[in-house]
Amino acid sequence: MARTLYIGNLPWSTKAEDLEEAFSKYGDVINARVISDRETGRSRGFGFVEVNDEDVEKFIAAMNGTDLGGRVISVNEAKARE
DNA sequence: GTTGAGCGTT
Repeated sequence: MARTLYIGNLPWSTKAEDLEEAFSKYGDVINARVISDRETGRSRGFGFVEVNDEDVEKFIAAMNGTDLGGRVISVNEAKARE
């Protein structure tokens, strides 16, 4: 029912709510998360956005290579973490 | 007060 998108090349200042806001313009965002370093708490510059299965390709086409927070981001389907 | 390829926590 839901797939996870990998968002790379994010600015250090990007937060989870920034991802959610940006992706919400093109569809429903189930969950958004930015990965930060556990030791330092600083952003690692990439994150994950959980969206509906039917919207995955639409999100990639709409958001991949676009500008977010001053950087051109890369959007791909994330690997399964299991 | 930094950095820049890569795939994350409950």
